[in-house]
Amino acid sequence: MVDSQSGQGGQALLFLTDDQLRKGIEAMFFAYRGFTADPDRILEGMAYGRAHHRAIHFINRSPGTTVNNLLSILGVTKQSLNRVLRSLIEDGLVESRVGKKDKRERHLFLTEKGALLERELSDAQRERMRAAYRAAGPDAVAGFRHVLEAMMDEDMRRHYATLKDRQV
Amino acid sequence: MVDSQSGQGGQALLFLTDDQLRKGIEAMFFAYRGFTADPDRILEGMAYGRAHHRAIHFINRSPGTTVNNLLSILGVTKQSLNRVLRSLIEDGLVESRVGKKDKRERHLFLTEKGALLERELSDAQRERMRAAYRAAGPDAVAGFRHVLEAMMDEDMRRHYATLKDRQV
DNA sequence: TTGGAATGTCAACAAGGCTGACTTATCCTG
DNA sequence: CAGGATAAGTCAGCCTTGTTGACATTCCAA
Repeated sequence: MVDSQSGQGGQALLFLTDDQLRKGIEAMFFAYRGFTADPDRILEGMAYGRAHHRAIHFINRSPGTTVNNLLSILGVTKQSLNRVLRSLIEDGLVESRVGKKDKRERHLFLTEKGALLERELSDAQRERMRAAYRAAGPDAVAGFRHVLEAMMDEDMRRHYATLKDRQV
Repeated sequence: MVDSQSGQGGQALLFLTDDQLRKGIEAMFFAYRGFTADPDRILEGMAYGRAHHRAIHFINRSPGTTVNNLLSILGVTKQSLNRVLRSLIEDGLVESRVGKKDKRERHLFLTEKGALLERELSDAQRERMRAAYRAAGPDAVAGFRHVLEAMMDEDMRRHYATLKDRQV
């Protein structure tokens, strides 16, 4: 627990008060709703949901990724992912190729049709992000990213860093 | 679409490139997992979930709030909220009092038992937030909040602002 | 050649969203 | 004061997305 009186920091630590932290928590909650709202709207009525969006996003980011790798990025069970993947493959949005080196592995790729939906979803999500970035300015954006990175679990930070600097 | 060559901003708009936006999107995704991880862990095996946490949080923030108000903050249907609220009331974590002015309304309060759980959950969540804030520093935190606020839907921003400056 | 890893699949279940229809109680307005 | 609007609660049924557990197949590697 932290309050504004205690500690050796005094004024300098005011940003760590419970009240400040609570505002951050509520900001995360409300902002995440906005963050997912646009793709959700596009997907509703398409028989797809947020889980499909996530799979499509990360397959696009890492074409040829294996099911196991995707599993650890998404943090769900293989049964859960499989259900989503199956419908995407059946509908021709994702292609699953047997591994050349290790034939047990399946490598996942977006088809043209899949890439088209990916584009639609990410355009919508980026548009909101862009508006927020523009409104807040470059210094705020740097801080935003810095706090988010510090909030991640170690595993997720690893995945994030691996993806971070890879151009698509 | 934005790339680093176009527009009249040149270097100054580098933070608005698709690549930068994509990093922000992935940061939100991975960070939100961390954000919810600790309360989720506490709740698992308690017959409660994230929905209960949210209800408890906002009842604590606005003691005496009505069901309708909570509904609009949480953005779910009354049937969905009712299921959660019912179990919390049955288990003695939340008290529902008939309105004095308007007897149709129910005013919601945490009981001692409810406040205890709220404390446990928010302590855990604040702890992670505090570590992230401390690691990132006050300027980053200001930027973090600024970007999140800009990312919210109008309705949510209104709710956020209403709660923002109220001390508990 | 056998153990274990990677994948896929079946079944069953739960949380937490949703819609639609309906009741009850209360309030407000014409 | 009658009738419509509002707040809340409830029932039934559906969907998505998560979970476990069990099991088959394939195939690499020690």
